[in-house]
Formats: sequence, C-alpha cells, structure tokens
Amino acid sequence: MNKKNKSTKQKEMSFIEKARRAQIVKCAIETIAEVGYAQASLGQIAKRANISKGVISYHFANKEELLEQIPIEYYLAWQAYITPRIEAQKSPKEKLQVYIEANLAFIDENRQHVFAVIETVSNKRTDDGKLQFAADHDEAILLPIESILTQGIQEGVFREFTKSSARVMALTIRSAIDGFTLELTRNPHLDVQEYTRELVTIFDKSTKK
Amino acid sequence: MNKKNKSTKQKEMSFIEKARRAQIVKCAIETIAEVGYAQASLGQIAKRANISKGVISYHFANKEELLEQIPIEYYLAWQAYITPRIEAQKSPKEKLQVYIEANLAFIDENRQHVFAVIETVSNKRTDDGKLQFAADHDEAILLPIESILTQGIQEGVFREFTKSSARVMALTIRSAIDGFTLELTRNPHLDVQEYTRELVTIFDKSTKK
DNA sequence: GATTTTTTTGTACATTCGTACTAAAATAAA
DNA sequence: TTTATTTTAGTACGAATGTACAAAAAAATC
Repeated sequence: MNKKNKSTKQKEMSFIEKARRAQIVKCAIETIAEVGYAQASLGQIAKRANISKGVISYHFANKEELLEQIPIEYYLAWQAYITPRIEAQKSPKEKLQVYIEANLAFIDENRQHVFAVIETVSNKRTDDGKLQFAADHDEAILLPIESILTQGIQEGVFREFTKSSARVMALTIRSAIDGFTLELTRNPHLDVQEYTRELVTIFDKSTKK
Repeated sequence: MNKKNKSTKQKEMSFIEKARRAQIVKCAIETIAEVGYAQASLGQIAKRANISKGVISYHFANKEELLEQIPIEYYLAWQAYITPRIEAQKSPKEKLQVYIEANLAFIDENRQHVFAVIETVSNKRTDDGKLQFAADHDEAILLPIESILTQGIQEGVFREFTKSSARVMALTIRSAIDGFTLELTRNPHLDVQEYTRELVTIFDKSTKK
C-alpha cells in the first residue's frame, strides 16, 4: 500500500482501515492526555489499544503522521461545533457571548482531546527546534474572535480599539479560554456553568463602551 | 561530597561550586528555551556550557535536581520583583494595574527564563504521570491577585464577586499574562508597552463597578 | 614540595524508543 | 478449495539518553 496516498487520497481507505486508524488515534489521545506528550510512546499507545506496535507502523507512515491527526481532527470538530453557533447570532455582543459559551462547552465535552491537543501543539517541534503547530493553530483559532470584534467596533456596540489593541483583546479572550482548560486539568470538578457565566461577564464589561 | 547537603544546606557550597551550578542552570535555561523541554538533554546543555557531561552529574544529583532549579530560581526572582511594587501601591485598582505592568515588564526582561519555566512546568511529571509543578506553581502565583481582588471588593472599589467568581477573575488575569508570554514567543517584536496598556484597560473595566 | 581533596574528562552501560523487517495469521478473491 | 492480498505479531537494530565510573587534571592543604 502506498503510504502517501493515505494522507492525501482518503477515498481509497477501506472501512476497516479507517476504523483502525480512528482507534489508534483515540488511544493516542487517551495516552497523551494521561501521561503527557513525552511519555506517550508508540509502545504505550499500542498497549492501550491491545495491538502490536507494528500495527501502528502499518497504518501510519510514522509517529509524526499519527500525532498530526490529533490537532487536525480536533480543529475540524471544533470548527463544526463553534461556527454555526456564532453565525446563528446577529449582534456582536451575542456572538462574543456565544463564542465563549460554545468554547467552554466544547472543551468540557472533549476534555481528553483538548488536553492531548495542548500537549501536542505545545511540544511537537520541527527538526530545527521550533514549535510546529503553535503558529497556524493559534492564528486560525483567533480569527473568529477578531472578526467579531471588528464587527462590534464598526457597529459601535463595542468601545474603540486600535488594530493592535483589538488583537490584544482577542488574545486575552483566547487566553482566558485556554486558562479554563488548564484549570479543568487541575480541578476536574470545576463548575463549568459558573465559570462560563463569569467569563461572559468579564468580556462583556471589557468590550462595551 | 554529600549530594543531599547541596540542596538543603547551601551554606556549605563553595564559591566555585555555586558559580558552576549557576552556569549550568543558565545553560539549561537557554537550551530549554531554544529547543524545548524534550530535546534538552544533558549532552546539549553540557555542550552549550563547553563542559563535559560528567560535570553536570558531579554538581547535580541528577537531571531532575538541575531542572528543579529553573522554576525555583524564577519564582524567587519573580517574587522579589513583584511584591515590593504591589506593596508600594495603596488602592486595589493601582495594585492591580501595577501587578499587570510589573509582570509584563518582568517577563519581557527575562524572556528565556520564562520560556524555560513554561516548558519545565508544563512537561515535568512525576513517575505516575501527573504534572509535578503545575499545582503549587499556579496557586502561589494566583495568591497576590486574589488578595488584591479581595481588598478591592471589601473596599467597594471593585464590583461584587462571589468567592468563585473572584477566582475566575484571578485565573483570567493570570491567563492573560501567560497569554502575553506565549504571544511573545511567537512575535518577539511585540509592542510590550501597548500590550501592557491594553491589558490594564481590559481588567480595569472588568473589575470596576 | 609532597600529599590530599576537589573537579573534570571521557567512556561504558543499561534503558528506551521509533522504525524496519520477517513470518504468521486472517481475510478476500479466484 | 486454492491462491492472493491484507493485516497482525513479534523481533531486531540503530540512535539517543541518563547515570555510573575510572582515570587524569587541577587546586588546596600540609
């Protein structure tokens, strides 16, 4: 089988192969979320899946291709969840509120996957030592916030921002959501509803005129 | 030499030994900041320090003892920098502003060390897979924010908070500062002054009545 | 100046990991 | 049923790493 085709022409993947790959990715997510990026070896992942290490090598070109799936799948699911919910709102204020609510709900419902993404994105590096995903990942995730802010500024419902102060605002909202995720790892019994309510309040107050 | 004494009775450390340890820690910080936690081997660190790998083993019981110094030293320097600046302010509003300003300035002036701390704290795990530093590190760093908030609430200059909504506020302020650090890794030419001004504005608006 | 202690170098070893590879097993095709 | 293909298990190998260790070098002490 041509490994290259696997990542590019997914139509050629059989049902059983997709299932195996999905199972392996799922176990990789669980393993990374539990023991961390550095300790998540192919052996560990195979063990959790009750398969031989060789099976992973058969279905994925290498460890890198496997780990890449984690943020890729997450981002697709995240976008599918968030985008329609924002678009269902008219006013920027409501959009911002829904953005926060939807993100926290999504994170809450996909804890392991989020933890694994954080581990992967913040550790996976290219050969020259630079973080591989950090840049595009964060920019892509920042975009919807920035467009909500832009809309709100234009409509005059948000206070005035310069281009770069709007960016700080967007980064801060994003950081607050990431901070929620980290707090969730430390305190799994967190009251998510209350946290959500308070975040919405904070950023409503900090964006309004 | 009794290695245990090194970490407990520092009085017995000679000048030359303290200098060596400081040099090695400095190189460990540089290495981790540059290539990341996972790639920062003792060999890499020794190479950067132009010493043999064995020297590190001689001055530190093991890799763990070396890596521990990074957050420990950072936290001490952070506290020495931040605390007096906050205490010099009277009102909670000014304290919060100075807290943000001082943190961003300190991070800006100690970029490599901060990056290394983030790498270490978010990767170093105990044998059972749990993050080693995350808990105490974050709690300790959260304390001053929470006490500023408490004071501001009591004095009536901040809006009303429940105990847990005040905690969300504190976590969000902390997350915003961490987010600034991450943005600094991605964009080293960031306008720190402007970022600082905007963060102060955001959290002034979100805490006031 | 001789001796002891401290410090450094360099090597060796055990372990872990990703990957390659072979043979067996399972499944599909004929 | 026989043959071909796909999938799996298990092993082996090279590379990298933390640690231990022995011998040399440097510094301190007498």
